[in-house]
Amino acid sequence: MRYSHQRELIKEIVYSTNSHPTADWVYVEVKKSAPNISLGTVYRNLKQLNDEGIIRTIYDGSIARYDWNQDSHDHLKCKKCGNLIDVQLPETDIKKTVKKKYNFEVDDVEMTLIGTCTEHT
Amino acid sequence: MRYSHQRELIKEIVYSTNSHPTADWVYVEVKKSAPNISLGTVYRNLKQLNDEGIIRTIYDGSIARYDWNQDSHDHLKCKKCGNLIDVQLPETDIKKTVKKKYNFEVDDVEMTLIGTCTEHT
DNA sequence: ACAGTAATAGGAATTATTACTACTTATTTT
DNA sequence: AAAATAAGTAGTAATAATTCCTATTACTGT
Repeated sequence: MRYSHQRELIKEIVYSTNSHPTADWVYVEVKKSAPNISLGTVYRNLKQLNDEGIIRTIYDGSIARYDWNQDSHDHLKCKKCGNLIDVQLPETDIKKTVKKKYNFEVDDVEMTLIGTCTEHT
Repeated sequence: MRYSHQRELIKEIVYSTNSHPTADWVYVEVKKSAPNISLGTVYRNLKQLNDEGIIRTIYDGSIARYDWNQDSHDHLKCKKCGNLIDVQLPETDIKKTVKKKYNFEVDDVEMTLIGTCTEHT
């Protein structure tokens, strides 16, 4: 993957927020500093950054969001406001359990906890 | 929600498989017994069945799949074949932990374990 | 400087899903 | 059981998110 100015901007934008932005939001943001950038470029670069392990893709219902946080962590999703909040939950030994019980080799655990955040109780 | 023949067929189809079918697959299947059914009807009824708690909607990446299994359970997703497998993992007390640590009221836990199934190791 | 190749802009195409509308059917009321 | 009413349907158009395509541009190695 060779250097590209556009990709650098996109990466910086994803790294600048905790809001788990969508491709479209990134597109709007990046246009501020690169007005001619195209949405296709945003998608392509987000995918590349994901493949390189520089960002992470998470699915919020049926839409893709991007997360710079590479530490293994989970997400709380508030039903009222839709916000996704990062949380660090104690490691239960899911991988081992699943390996033993189902002989399935787990690489990655995706967990979303759906409920109501403090603001909206 | 009043009775409809189409909805009944759709429900039976979802209940007949463990494959977590997509709307499109259900559409293809249901057309065998109701050739003029429209895709919109399939979507509308899947949503209604979901809202009534008769089936469950799960998101596999960006596409919706439907699951008759109402017991709280998780999914293994094989990277190679894409299959989703139901698993029953020991209840860790995530809800309580999250309530204490983040004051967030959890209703539902969605967990997908990504890895490689027995067939594709 | 030049050839080779990766990346881009811009727009078209695809996919999944929802919305709209005139018609049909299940249920309720009489 | 016929009429009234309201939910459901087929068929199609519309939308939203994402991917694909193509001609052009911009790095990189020689």
